Amino acid sequence: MKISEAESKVLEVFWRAQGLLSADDVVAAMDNDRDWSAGTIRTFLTRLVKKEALAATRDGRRYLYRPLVRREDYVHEQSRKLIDQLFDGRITPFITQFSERQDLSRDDVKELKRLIAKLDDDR
Amino acid sequence: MKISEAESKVLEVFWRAQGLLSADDVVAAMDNDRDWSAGTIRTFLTRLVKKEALAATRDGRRYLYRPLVRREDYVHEQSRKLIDQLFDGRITPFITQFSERQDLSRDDVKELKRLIAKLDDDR
DNA sequence: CACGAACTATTACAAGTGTATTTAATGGAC
DNA sequence: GTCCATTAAATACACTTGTAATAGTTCGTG
Repeated sequence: MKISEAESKVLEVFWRAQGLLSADDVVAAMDNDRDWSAGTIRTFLTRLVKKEALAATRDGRRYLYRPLVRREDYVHEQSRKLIDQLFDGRITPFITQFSERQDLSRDDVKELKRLIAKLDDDR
Repeated sequence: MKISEAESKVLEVFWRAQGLLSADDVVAAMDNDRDWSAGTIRTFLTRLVKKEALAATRDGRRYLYRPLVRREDYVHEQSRKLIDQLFDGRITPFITQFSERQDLSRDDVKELKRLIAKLDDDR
């Protein structure tokens, strides 16, 4: 089931906060940045449950929610989709593009070098 | 203006085919893979014009369309968005994730190495 | 046990998307 | 000049998304 952008922001709260959260917890956690009303956030919770991205267990008069999708999986799926759709499934052109646009920081390059070196060792 | 996934498939036709295309050309070009009716494709063309992603110039009783957005720009925008939303703006974790999932081919690694080497020279 | 507060569930609604169909316009063939 | 075949424009419609508001339920308190 497809997860919308707003819904994924809600999921992020769960991924950050490891453990069960009540609707109020989520509202509290999102209070700072996002400007959604409590009602809106509850809507997203319900939709995420329907989409089986969250599980809800009753706790007295309220529910406690817990994520059913792992961030790694979600993130990987999104990444794969982008790479497949826009780069014909190849990673390097993705990077090349950033470098061509001078959109790689010095740090990015340093990190990449380190990563590649390590990759080499692993195989 | 946001371009939907289906619309971007139509844009791909233009990016591949360099030059002006009639609605029929687009329909013909999409005939093989996508299973959209000619009507549907025409709808996408109209919407893309409204979104100013395509320009339409009359040619007798029909229109010829030409892209107003460059593939590089679209692709970069999508990529940036993903990197910012899911990887806190950093490229390396994006790659790391693929490597951790054994989702990098031997070729990917080879290409990456070459790229990194070249990057080093450029700066 | 009745009431109010705290939650949940249901409903709303406009904009965008995917997928067309119907209607209107127009240019070429007779 | 009229009619047909093209082509474009307008309209349709259900589903999703963002953004709630309202109605219904349930627990704890007096």
